[in-house]
Amino acid sequence: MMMVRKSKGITDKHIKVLEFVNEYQLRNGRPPSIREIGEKVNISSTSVVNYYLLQLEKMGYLERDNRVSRGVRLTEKVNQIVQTGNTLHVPILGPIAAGIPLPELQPGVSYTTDSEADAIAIARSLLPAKEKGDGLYALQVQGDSMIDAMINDGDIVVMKPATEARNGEMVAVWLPNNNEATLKYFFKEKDRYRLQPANPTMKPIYIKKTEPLEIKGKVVMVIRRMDKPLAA
Amino acid sequence: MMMVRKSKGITDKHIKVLEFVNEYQLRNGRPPSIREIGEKVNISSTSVVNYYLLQLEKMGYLERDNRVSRGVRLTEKVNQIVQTGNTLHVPILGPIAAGIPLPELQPGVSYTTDSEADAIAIARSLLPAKEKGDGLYALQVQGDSMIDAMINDGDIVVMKPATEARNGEMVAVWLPNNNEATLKYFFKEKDRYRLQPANPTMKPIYIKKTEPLEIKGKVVMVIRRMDKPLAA
DNA sequence: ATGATACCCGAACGCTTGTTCTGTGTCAAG
DNA sequence: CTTGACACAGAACAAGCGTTCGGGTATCAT
Repeated sequence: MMMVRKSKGITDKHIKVLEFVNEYQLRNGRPPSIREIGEKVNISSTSVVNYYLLQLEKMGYLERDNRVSRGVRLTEKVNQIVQTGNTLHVPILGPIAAGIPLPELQPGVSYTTDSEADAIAIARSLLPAKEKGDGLYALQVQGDSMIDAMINDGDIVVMKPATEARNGEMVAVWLPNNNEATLKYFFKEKDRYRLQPANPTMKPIYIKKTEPLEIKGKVVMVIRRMDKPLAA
Repeated sequence: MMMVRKSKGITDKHIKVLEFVNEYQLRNGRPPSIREIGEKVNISSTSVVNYYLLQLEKMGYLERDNRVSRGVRLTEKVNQIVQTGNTLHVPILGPIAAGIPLPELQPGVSYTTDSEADAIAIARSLLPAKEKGDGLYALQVQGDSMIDAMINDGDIVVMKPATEARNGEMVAVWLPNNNEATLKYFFKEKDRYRLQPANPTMKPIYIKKTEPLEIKGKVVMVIRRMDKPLAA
């Protein structure tokens, strides 16, 4: 019986509305009408849909153009709740360098960057195959410590959370014994792991299976922007 | 007097319509109404707008949902005429490797890939600063010849057409004397050019100003997708 | 009990919008 | 000159759509 009172904030219904608007927009290239929203969110009256839209507008999740058909527009803020558009917003969680530990991320909640400032947009079609993009995150490389992975200072590494890897996948690993983070191709051999640099002219390093090795994620993509000219 | 007869194909008016629909969609997140189109394209009758929309639909530039307000949707094909959306479609013109010459591109026409198959989508916000993205093109690296630029086999290099460069910019150059294409940071010195590899552990090569050196473009971005695992 | 608040319905009104029909002028081919 | 394709205007109609208003039912603090 009793519906749980959600006091102020956002309710399931609000999210349902946002999700549907987003989904409809994605599929049809235009926002839904009020009646279309009501139908899918199970609200039989247009006034109630309007009621929710007003609230969502006040909360900043959408903008409306008055007395214009389909005048609903999701704002950036919605990306904190559902992913919108053809572009994926991947949060940049922090730097990555040899000497500093890789960021831990709690399994469930991963997106929701407080400010959308530290995120990059990636076209969905640019992602490998059917990478749904859930939980992807990005790190910005600091310093030259990843040159053996053909990755430069300033490059952005897009990662997928993982604690295991298959042979040949590039992973971010933390080596507690060396106190070092590194990006390498991962191979499991007889009694050791082989960590192969992307640069074919460089030699692999070997880790015995008895030694600790923590896989923190798989590398999905590397992006290098040539914003500013090289100094020297 | 006489309007030039455009026989079959697309007329200026058609393009005006497509451009406006695209622009409106970009700005408002929804397609324009028929009357809004007419207003901006200088057509005073809704039936005439409808007339053009029918033609554009037949030509495959847009799809319509009948008796649905703002039921106009631009198709991929429109990207051959105007760039749409938050994503930029950059055509992949071909491979790049040390031994093969860089593709020549005629100044005006650069986009319009016949099939949209060989193009990648890049979020506009991912591009450096106010790079408008006009005339950008991409090349796919073949082989290991660009490792000194920290660029791998299979990487995608996004380029901007250019024949000159400022110091510190990474450019694609063709060295006729060596019959070689290469990606290097460009520096003009007293009586020579210094071509500096991105990999800081590698040494530059020098080209006397008397020797030929053709700058083919500036490197805007490098993208590496980790689609499939490494074989070895 | 009482009022406040949140959530919801249905209907009516009027503007917005897509659709359709009739008509006009131009231009090229027959 | 006639014919027909083409580009366009204008008006009228019906359906789509946002807005508004009057009413209803729970839940909760007072």
